[in-house]
Amino acid sequence: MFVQLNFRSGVPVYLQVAQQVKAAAASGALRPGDALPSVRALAEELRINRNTAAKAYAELESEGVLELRQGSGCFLKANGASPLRRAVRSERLGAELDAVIVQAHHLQIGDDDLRALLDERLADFRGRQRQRGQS
Amino acid sequence: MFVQLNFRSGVPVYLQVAQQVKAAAASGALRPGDALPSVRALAEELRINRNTAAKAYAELESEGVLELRQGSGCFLKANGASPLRRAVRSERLGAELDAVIVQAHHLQIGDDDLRALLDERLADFRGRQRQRGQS
Amino acid sequence: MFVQLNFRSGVPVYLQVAQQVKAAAASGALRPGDALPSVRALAEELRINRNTAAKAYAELESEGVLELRQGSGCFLKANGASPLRRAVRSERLGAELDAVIVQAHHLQIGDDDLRALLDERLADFRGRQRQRGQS
Amino acid sequence: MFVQLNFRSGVPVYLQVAQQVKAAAASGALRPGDALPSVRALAEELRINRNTAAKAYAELESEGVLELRQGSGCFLKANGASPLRRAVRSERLGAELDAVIVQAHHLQIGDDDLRALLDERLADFRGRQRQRGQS
DNA sequence: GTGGTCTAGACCACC
DNA sequence: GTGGTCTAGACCACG
Repeated sequence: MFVQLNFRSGVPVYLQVAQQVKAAAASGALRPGDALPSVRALAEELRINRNTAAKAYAELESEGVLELRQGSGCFLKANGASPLRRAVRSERLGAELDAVIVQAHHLQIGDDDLRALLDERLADFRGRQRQRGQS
Repeated sequence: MFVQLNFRSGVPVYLQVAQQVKAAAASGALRPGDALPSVRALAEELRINRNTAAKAYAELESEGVLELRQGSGCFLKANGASPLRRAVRSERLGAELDAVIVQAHHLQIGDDDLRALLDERLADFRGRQRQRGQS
Repeated sequence: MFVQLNFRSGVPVYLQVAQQVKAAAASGALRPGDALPSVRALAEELRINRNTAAKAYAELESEGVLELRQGSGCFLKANGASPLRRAVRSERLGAELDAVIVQAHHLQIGDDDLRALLDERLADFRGRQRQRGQS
Repeated sequence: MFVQLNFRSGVPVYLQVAQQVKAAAASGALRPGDALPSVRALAEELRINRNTAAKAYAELESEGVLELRQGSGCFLKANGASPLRRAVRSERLGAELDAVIVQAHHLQIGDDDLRALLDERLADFRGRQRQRGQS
């Protein structure tokens, strides 16, 4: 579990944790059924409060990424069909893309360069996935 | 001034404003001496409380990014540093794109759909820009 | 606002507050539209944390007893039709009655005495309501 | 042993058990020297964890209400005080009835319906008692 | 040992 | 001034 926190960014810590656990799950570093660190272990590792770790996991559970079981721990769920309708999912992702576009504007990165950057990062992501799949 | 706010991200609004102004200044999109909207105008434009807009400017002033001159308005200060190199800017944006890619994975949106969504949102953005007659 | 808290009973403080505010509203001591003490004022008066007071009010808002308005305060709602179906409401009340019945058993108070006690307390309640209605 | 638990009240389960045993002892329903179920039996009867049942008994033992004798079981101690007077017991129950009346008001359940609901629940309670062959 | 809840303090956005 | 949220600590129920 590699989670890097930025306490000065203003982004709630529990969301940073949730986001990065999600990334680890997506990249294939974690597989369905795998046990994740317990709330206590995660809190200790990241030096955050147990409640903050618990909130991160609760967030992920509500998104269907993992499952919390009383007394036994925390397990990754299969990336099954999202309960949300496709239009809702697109809209949600679109909102995140808008933020990226604004940032690109501020950083003076043109549309074509942005598209190229996306392609590059997608290739990297798929590459990492394949790598995990072999190990 | 293109500032786009996300009220659900958990990031304080005043920080979102400050961060985007800083990004624009760092990339050279805004240059030393450029005038920024007044607190009042900014609040109206972004539909936020004047207190919040004032707090964003206060944050930027305390960091030496801009200067508030009584009666004449708000101007970007020379920050000494040269604009960020292209590679640095790409890297910053790439980190945000990675987050989007992860989210797309969990929302089960494929690479081509993601690219199409980006194109769509880029078109929307350019359309909004033209409407407002800003660069 | 007369609220009496018992910190040793094990009943969460925020529920005790909610229950007693509800009782005040029901008895007619408070009327629809009336302003209630602000979260801060209530917290100070009862010497509890502001969050605890806020949680009590949030609980009451979710039950439709009062309304919280950003920046202006907290107001009693009309005791309009409950959104719950009648069977649900009966069941909810029945659960509370069961607790009373068990307590009566433990205190060795017979069924008829329990019924008489209910009649007595109902008469008191209606009496208080009429009194408030006149003032 | 009639103990009825409410898992949604927020009152710790071990306290609910302890409080009801104390109420029964205070009213004379349980007498000094009476045997109580073992921790194991109590846990099974109430469908709670043995730890929780043990904690309830530990609480009662620390208050001097009962005595755990290794190997022979659990017995009520003489508490010195005479059983509560009838008026005191009625007053205790009355406070709980008041809460029910308030709840009935908010759930818009009339006095007669409330009385009918009490009769119904009393009948259920007596039925369950007969089934279990206890007093 | 596991996760869940209640109380608390600090900070944010809004009027 | 108002209510809302995030982080924290302590305690509870359960395996």
